[in-house]
Amino acid sequence: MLMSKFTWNDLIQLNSVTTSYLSPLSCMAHIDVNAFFAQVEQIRCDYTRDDPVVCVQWNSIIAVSYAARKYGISRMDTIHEAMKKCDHLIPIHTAVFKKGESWWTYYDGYGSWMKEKEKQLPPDNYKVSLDPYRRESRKLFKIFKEYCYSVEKASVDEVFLDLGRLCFEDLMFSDDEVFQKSEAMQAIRNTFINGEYDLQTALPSLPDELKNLEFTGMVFNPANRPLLNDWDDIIFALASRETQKMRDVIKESLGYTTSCGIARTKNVAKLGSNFRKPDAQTIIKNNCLEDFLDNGSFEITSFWTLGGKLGKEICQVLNLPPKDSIKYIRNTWANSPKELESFLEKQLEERGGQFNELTTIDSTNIHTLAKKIFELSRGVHPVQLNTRPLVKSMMSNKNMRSSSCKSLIDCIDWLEVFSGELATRIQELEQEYNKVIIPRSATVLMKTTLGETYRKTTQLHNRDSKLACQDLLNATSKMAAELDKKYAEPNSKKFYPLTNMNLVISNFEILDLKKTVLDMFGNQAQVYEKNNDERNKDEMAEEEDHSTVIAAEEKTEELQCQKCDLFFPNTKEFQEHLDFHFASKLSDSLNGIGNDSRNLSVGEQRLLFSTKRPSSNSKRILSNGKKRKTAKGSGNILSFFSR
DNA sequence: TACTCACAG
DNA sequence: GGCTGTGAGTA
Repeated sequence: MLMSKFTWNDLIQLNSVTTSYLSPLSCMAHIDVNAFFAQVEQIRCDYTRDDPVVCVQWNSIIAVSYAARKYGISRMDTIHEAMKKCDHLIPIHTAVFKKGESWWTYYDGYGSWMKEKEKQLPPDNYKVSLDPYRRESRKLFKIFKEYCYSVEKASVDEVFLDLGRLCFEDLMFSDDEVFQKSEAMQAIRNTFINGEYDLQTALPSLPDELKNLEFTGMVFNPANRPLLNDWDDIIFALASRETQKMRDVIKESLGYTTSCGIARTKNVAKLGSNFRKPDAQTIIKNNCLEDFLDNGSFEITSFWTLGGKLGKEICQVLNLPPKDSIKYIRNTWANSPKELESFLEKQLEERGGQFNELTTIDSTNIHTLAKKIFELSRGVHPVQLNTRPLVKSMMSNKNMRSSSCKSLIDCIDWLEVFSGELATRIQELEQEYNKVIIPRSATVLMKTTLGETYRKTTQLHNRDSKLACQDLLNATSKMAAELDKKYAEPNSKKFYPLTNMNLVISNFEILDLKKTVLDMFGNQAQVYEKNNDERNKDEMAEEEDHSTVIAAEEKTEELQCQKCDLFFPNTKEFQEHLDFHFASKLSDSLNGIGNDSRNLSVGEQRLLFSTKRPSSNSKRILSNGKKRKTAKGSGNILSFFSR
């Protein structure tokens, strides 16, 4: 009997938030918003996608809408060049702070392209604000979080999604007809639910009925390879539907078009999202991986983190050809990363322990590097999603024109802007995540015309544990005055005018705004709780949500595990219990992966198998529940409390 | 901790 | 090219 390439373990590992990226069935997506800043302005100002909008900062264009690209306009053009290419161009300037003011505004109708002198926005007296884009970014991120268990915010306009768990659930629980009608699929589902699988055993081969499943978006397949051949293809097809759903919601609710790439790894997914734009998604199946990497538009330096000096150095050291470097790597070191590593070692030896110009590659990192290059060239370099902490530092910066900053008074005017910007950014973060965020240090930096930099750091002590713009201004003005006194007064000619000035706040203390049940009814004061570990904020918010959700949900559901006849009061605990079965299975028969979860505390198990359930899918598992009573409308309360 | 460099969008 | 951000390495 024909079997799949994949084992039960590969499949079930998809469901683990912490190790899904290591499964050969893993499935990642990268989504980025096309010409983000331009789209934000297009939507804000009520233009359509066909209007040639560009987003402008001083004289340069920082984002070109796809409508404007049709005229051959690129980011390199100045605004005046662009207007020559398209006479009905719609330039929109970013929001700005005015020197001496602590808030930003849009000055629509103002900009360097305006003839009237009073409608200019001279960089001397204004500072660009990117706040509007951060706000929109947060809205986007929120939507992704609603639909997907595991989301990494890669930048203001892009995210990575680990779709493993979502696809796993689709496979096991979705009502899709293709699955419902397939007896073979039902058998697999039952095997799973009843825990009658052996992790080391190969999955059955793909039932013929499933070969009707359709992808959404473009499958990269110039070589016409079989579309649905094994379970990885099924996972990718499901993934393509999931990302399409999210992208549709974003397009309909916020108005943004996005591009998406789906592949086994983050690295390839990212190349994929960039492959077809705008408003498109590209699926790079495992059996088309090398076709994709070799299609002519990529080199080894196309991969993330290899775009700079490190990539150049790798090209030199490995003697890579200028074209088809990825294929060359695959063919030259065909069998193992070890071969590549020995080659690097030899090269290193020949050059006396150090490569030419840079010192980035040395004996301490060639092992890791060799493995990485080997895997990247095959499109299988596994990288986990990175859940970033809420904030590490925050900077407000201004490059000065000659006349912008000639005295201490000017410095303080700019500090007003910086303080205002940072204070509102902190405030917005606080509101969004229900936290109190207190920066404990602030650094003021000044750069003189001669290129010297002077800085001063101070500890912040806020009496009411809230960062007010005024507090920050007070603290930083003091520092500015000290710097002025120390460096400007003795030899004033060399100090002013400044060429750059910035303010950085860091060392954040993050307090939870713990809501008790009572306080939800408005009867009890809010309580701050100190959070002194490194857990990131998403995780925290999640836990909070759960506690309220469970409380309301508890009486409404009853689920039974077929395996041990236990009943469970809610979906969360039921899922947790199923997770427990996986964990046991894992530890029984696996060497290396996973701990013995039976000995783990609930909290530790949760780390292994997150039980977070995106709201849009929250009832899905019930569609397959064996025993369940009808929910008795606690929905209103629920939706009121959760966020 | 403070500072610089590399890399990215 | 201007601007904002993170992570690695170094002292």
